[in-house]
Amino acid sequence: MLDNERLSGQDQLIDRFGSYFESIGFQPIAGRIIGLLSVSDREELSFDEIINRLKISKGSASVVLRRLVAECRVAVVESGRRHYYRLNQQNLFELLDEFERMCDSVRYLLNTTIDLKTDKESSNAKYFNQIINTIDRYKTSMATMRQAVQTI
Amino acid sequence: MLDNERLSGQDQLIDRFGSYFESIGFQPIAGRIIGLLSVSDREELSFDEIINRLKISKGSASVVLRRLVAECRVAVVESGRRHYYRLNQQNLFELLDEFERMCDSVRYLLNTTIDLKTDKESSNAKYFNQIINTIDRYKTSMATMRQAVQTI
DNA sequence: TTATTTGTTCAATCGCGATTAAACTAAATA
DNA sequence: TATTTAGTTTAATCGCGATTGAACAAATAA
Repeated sequence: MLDNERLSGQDQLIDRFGSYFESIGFQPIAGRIIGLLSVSDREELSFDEIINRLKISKGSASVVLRRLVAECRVAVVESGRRHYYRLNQQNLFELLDEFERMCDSVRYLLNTTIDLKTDKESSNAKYFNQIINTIDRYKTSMATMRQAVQTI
Repeated sequence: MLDNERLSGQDQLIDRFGSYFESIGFQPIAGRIIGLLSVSDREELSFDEIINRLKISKGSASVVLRRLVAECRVAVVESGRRHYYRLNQQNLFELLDEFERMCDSVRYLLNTTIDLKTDKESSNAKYFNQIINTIDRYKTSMATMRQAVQTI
């Protein structure tokens, strides 16, 4: 593969990282920064390199990077008067953790809904109970899988 | 439980349904409509009942309901010149389906990223490979669980 | 036919997060 | 000390989706 093919491929990927992270609630620029730190050949990039490659203002880069560092998604290294950034490799199960929290909140919501029903045998009440059962099975299944992965 | 306690409890729940659905990309009003159809005692509500209880304009109700019907989240029954709406009970695995689609897209993104790396042994490349493995195990685990639920 | 009810359409507005530009601070260099 | 470099702060703007209001269409009732 030619080098310029790789570079333009990287640019496309950066945008797709951006779209993905935007879809899960990140600022567009935050997603593209994570994308850049993920795809670039060097894994540690300076503030300047980031704003130049992504064509973003110093202001937004500063704000967004501070937030990404606070959220432990990006690590920063200070060297001289420059800051260098790299992807923070988080817990492998981060994606699943997030999803399980969501399942928990849905489960609680449905449970509370059923509690408030006068007719616990109504069609919706039964449907919600089925969902709750499925969530419980899912969580059992996940606990097993996590153990399996961790004990390898 | 007193009836007015139940009604104000329902109102709170409606807002929490709203927040949840908003967090996964729905319009605020769409989430509250789904909430209302989920918590209300009668499971079939007219256009009028919806806009009155949620205090929203006819315009937004009309647009949002059309969309919810198109997405098969809500079913509509026409009776005389009135429209009645009810929650559409979807596939039990809807939540998981959505999540698995997300896993697939992450997996593809990471795979493509690794393909473009010059150094496949770089720290990030290795990390991405681990995530891909975890996703694969997750999917296997899910397939098993789905079968278990379905054969009951 | 005329009046009323039910819901739709669409232009206008509202609100709000994302982004930038430019002034500013702090640190290093000359 | 003066100057340059690196990054921060913040006021202003931009863009865009959500929501409303009011005119409009369609169907029923009188």
